[in-house]
Amino acid sequence: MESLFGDQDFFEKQSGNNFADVILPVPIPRMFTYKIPVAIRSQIQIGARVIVQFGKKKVLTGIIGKVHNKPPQAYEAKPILDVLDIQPSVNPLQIRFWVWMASYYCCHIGEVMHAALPSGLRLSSESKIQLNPNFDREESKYPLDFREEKILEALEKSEEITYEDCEKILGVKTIHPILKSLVAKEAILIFEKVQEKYTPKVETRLRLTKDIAESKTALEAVFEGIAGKPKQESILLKYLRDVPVFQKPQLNEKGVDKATLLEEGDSESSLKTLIKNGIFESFKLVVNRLGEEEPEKEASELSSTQQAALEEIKGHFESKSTVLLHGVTGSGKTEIYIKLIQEVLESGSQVLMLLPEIALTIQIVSRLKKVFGSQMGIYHSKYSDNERVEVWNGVLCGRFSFVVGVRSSIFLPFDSLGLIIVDEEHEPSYKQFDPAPRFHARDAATMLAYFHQAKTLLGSATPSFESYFNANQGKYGYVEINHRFGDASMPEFHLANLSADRKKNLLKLDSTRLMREKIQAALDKQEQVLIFQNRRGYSPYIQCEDCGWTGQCVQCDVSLTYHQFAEEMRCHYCGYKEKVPQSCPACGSTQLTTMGMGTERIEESLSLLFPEARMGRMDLDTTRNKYGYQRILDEFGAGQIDILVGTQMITKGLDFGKVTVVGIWDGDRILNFPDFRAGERAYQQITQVAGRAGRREAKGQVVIQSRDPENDLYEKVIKGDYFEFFRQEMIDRKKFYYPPYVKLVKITTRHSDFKIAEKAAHALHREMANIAAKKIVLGPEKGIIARIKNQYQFESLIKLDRNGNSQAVFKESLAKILEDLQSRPEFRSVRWIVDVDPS
DNA sequence: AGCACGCCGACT
DNA sequence: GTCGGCGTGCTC
Repeated sequence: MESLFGDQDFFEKQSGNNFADVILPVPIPRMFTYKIPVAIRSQIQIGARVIVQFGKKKVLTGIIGKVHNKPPQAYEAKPILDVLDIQPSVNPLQIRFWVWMASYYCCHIGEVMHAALPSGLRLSSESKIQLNPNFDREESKYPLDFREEKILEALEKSEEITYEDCEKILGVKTIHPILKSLVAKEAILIFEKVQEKYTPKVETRLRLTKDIAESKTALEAVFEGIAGKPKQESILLKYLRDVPVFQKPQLNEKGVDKATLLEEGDSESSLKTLIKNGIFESFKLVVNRLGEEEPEKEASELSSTQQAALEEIKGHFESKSTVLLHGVTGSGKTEIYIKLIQEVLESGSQVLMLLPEIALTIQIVSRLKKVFGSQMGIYHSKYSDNERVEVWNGVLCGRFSFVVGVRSSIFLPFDSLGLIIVDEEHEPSYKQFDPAPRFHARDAATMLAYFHQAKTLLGSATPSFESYFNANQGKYGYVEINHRFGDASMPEFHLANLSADRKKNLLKLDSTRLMREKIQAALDKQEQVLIFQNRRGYSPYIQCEDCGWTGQCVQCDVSLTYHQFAEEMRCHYCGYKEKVPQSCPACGSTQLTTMGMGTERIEESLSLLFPEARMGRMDLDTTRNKYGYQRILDEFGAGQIDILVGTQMITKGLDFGKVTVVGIWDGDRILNFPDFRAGERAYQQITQVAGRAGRREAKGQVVIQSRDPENDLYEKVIKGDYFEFFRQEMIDRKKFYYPPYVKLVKITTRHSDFKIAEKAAHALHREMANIAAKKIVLGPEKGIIARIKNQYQFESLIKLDRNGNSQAVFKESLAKILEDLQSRPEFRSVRWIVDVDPS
């Protein structure tokens, strides 16, 4: 693989170079060398988008990664067909970042490009069909069959048609042979048409014609002219209400969007008449999809605690590039961020702020928008491709100097970052696990900051062990705030004993007496309740009471999850679904019951226990569409929901003073997860959920239901002594070689044949054991799920020394090993998936 | 990843 | 006989 990293001539503008190494969005571990035609040599720059032919017919958009003068030995390089950018879409810093990411996360640079570049910036190529100009129907020596005739007829009508058109014309799916035969008969030509995918948004706008807008008498005359035509009159009046043409003539210049002007009841024909009579004129305007908003510039004052924390952070930045801000929920971290962002922006640098996906739709964004207005870009995962391109270009041209976004916003084309903030840095959703690159946005962000010589601020109420460890080691600066803002008090914890209540027969629909009492008390005072249930490994399923049958996925070794609202059983791994059967497929019994306790079941139980309460539910099912999440939040905020049941999502961004009780339905479920991070996650989750209780005047109550209330993790959470918890957990982490003491690399071996998968996994194990380094190789073991999508899988775990250099050496050897194994005929169709720092 | 080429089953 | 299934090999 051609290495760009550390290559000295990399940034230099090259003049006499004949070849370019192009990054293409394909999962092949190398760049591709193309010839630079003399005609476009002056336009070739690192990071520019180019069009190249790849394979026999494919035309792809690539990025220039490197230019040089070494002709490839083994093949003839194809020419670059075109350069798309005058100013490169990608800057050299980004390419360094891509190269780093590919090597650190053991993936191909093309995969990084695929993740980084919005697909709207890639051109799409579509095969088009055209009549061959040299073809003469009469003189053709070859007879045409009726299908071929039909295609030619269509081509005589319109100049070019697509494959899809052909399929429609003939009503057949397989048109390729027909077209092939037509090409052979020299009747048609097939060519690739390349099109830019991004289309700017164009609005049709209307304004008064100049003569009328500039003269009151002209306008009066118009009114007289349309007297007795109420529809035209109403449109004109509405326009004048929105646009004071005489006070602010420049507003008439901009006009009004047609859709806004024509509301319900207004007829388009009246408007047409107005245009025809020269009163209105219509014109097209390119607008941006993201909307404009001017900042309100509220001057927010920091409390003395916040001010002190800010000074401390800045102090650490003098000597350290990364600072961990450990501030309890409600300590006002956002205000500190805002001050810091303002300062960096004023110094002329750019700022990136990362948020976990589910936190992005909420208050914090509108809060920031109010302060930063149109210089702030938002990069959301639910954005359409056109919207992504607009944010990308906004950063590129300097319109956005500050971006708030999800993990993929680390790929935006910043050229002078001064600060990256990673809020809720402990959130596991910062790690991407499928597809490659399987990067962690927090870790990648610190690397990105390093390339920019920028600072990184990690914020959390419950830091990840990795970050906390780094802070303890003095690698990161550490700033702690342990007061809630405005003296809101910390919540009061209660442990409700499930086993004891069951013995005493106090358990009703899986709720303890204490839980019911606390909920009832809140309802009596018209306060709100949040109930949390962990989703991971805790989904409801259908079981036969007579024979114990459960629905299994046909492609994966897992039980199907029951989804009540659709009466379906679904596989969470491959998406397979089937209707719930009427009777047991194994024994015919009709006694099928729901097992497990999903949010749906809890909601149902609670509405039986508290029939007068208004219930709401927030989970994947209810928030699947773009606005579902916001709608539930709005309803809850407006007090239209008394009890909200939900998964992880409810721990984010709910800041409503009326929540006084938070219930954790099954605390044990959070604790007993078979993972070395279980304790850490449990502490984080419980603390985060509890933080939603009583954020204003009333003291919050947190009820945790558990079969094992004696477990000392609860005690630690309740005490809130993070350091002590950390210290004890770390003893085990050290003893059993787990992060942050070591680095983990997980390799999954997959094949549809169990035997081959097993053999391949063992072969890999042997090879890895052979390479000398300070490391431990575990496995291979059958995956926790032995089969996914009909692929059997084995997992190996490698524990590496924290030392960065030996890691890099290992990863390089690993790449060689995998390439070698892959080339053996027996393992040709085996898939290997490398996950660095798995979550 | 696509996409072509190539060699075996079920249909007009 | 053909259509069309997906194994496997290649992409500068």
